[in-house]
Amino acid sequence: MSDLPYQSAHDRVYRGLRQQVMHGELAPGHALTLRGIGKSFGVSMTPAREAVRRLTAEGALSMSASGRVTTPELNRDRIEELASIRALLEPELASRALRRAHLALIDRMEVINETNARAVYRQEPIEYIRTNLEFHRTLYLRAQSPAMLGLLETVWLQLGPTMRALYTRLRRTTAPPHHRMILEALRAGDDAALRLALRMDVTQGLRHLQG
Amino acid sequence: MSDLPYQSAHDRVYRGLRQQVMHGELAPGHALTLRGIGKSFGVSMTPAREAVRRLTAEGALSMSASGRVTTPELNRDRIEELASIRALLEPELASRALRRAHLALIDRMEVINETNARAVYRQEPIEYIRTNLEFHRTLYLRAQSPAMLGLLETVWLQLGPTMRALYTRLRRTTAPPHHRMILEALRAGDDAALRLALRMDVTQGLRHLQG
DNA sequence: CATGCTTGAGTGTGATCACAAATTCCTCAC
DNA sequence: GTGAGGAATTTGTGATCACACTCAAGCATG
Repeated sequence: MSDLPYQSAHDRVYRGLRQQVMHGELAPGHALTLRGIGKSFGVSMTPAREAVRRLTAEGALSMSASGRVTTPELNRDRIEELASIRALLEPELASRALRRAHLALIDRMEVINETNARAVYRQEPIEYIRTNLEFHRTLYLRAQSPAMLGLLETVWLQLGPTMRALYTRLRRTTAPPHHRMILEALRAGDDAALRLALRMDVTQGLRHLQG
Repeated sequence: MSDLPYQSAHDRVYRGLRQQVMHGELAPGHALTLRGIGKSFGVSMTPAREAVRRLTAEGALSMSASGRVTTPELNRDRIEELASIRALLEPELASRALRRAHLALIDRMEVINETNARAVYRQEPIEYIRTNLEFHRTLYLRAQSPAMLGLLETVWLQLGPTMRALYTRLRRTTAPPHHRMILEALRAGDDAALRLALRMDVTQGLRHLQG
């Protein structure tokens, strides 16, 4: 008997799709079908439909009036709104994590940040997005605020395909400059500096997008 | 042919359940069954299941390991966290709505507030919750920030059953005191006062809960 | 050559069913 | 009266199916 946590078919499909969307593996506007999803996960339409409904509710996918499922194509206003939500939630989460952030955590974030920098150098957008989110999530998990982190993750989900499009478009060659600021503020225990660093980190990536 | 907006079976069930939860029509811990939901909405299990999955993802319902569906029973920590999320989002939404809040809007809010006060006087918790949320939503709709309002509504959803329990328990007899402050700040165009009024309004209801 | 229509494949929706797991309820022993 | 054990009912899960609708290609018509 296996000790692996059992997960239902619906859950496997949900998690799989969710990761693909959040990590930017799917371009904006990418079309999906229930039968196709079912086939690729080895399940019938029923669990595929449930996973899609759930992801649609979270804004990770969008449905046309006829029920066709695609990855969302966000307009400029929506992107800016989502960015400002990040700018609201992430400094708060970081601040809550600050008092609990001991050295081992900061070291782990440092390692993740190096992997992230490597992904930038190698021009691997998916890996870049993945490690960038992991850098942030590692910190926020310490905030002990599951509801707030949950909300933030749905924001990340909605931005997934757009981030992929942005990062493949502008082919950046330098690592996120504010990660160092975040790490230093954490080491110094400086709440104000930490909040500022996060607001800047969150805002800067989306600053040079054209309408 | 009818011009009424067609809504799928899944959508009718989702909206119906969502309203019941958000307005506090269901006590915390209330159990639901897919077949029961289906019967009460006149549909089969399939759309009922999709609606439940979606509401579960939004935190409006919780599922046991065996798949049993109940209304969530929040502990004190979770309630406080959700309240602090409200305290973060609602002043921001109000502030964004401020510049667009013309007199007709404030008058509408005034009317809603009177209905709300009547519900307090008559000791009708569901009607109280409903009109209270309507008061806030009427304002926030003017913020033109659909994503942020969407996040906030999932927070309201999660708090629905708890609010019902709180308001039936403490049988309040006075209308929410800060609604007047909100209206006055709107009339004065005073951003700082508006933000403060909202933070207080959001926090006060949940202040005297015992662990 | 352009335009409108038809046809066909493809797609989402909702109902139903078989099955396994869980829960409930009753019975019986102590 | 009380608790344990087992049977019967209830419940969620996932597969399958019929159906209606959508969309695009191809044809015929102007």
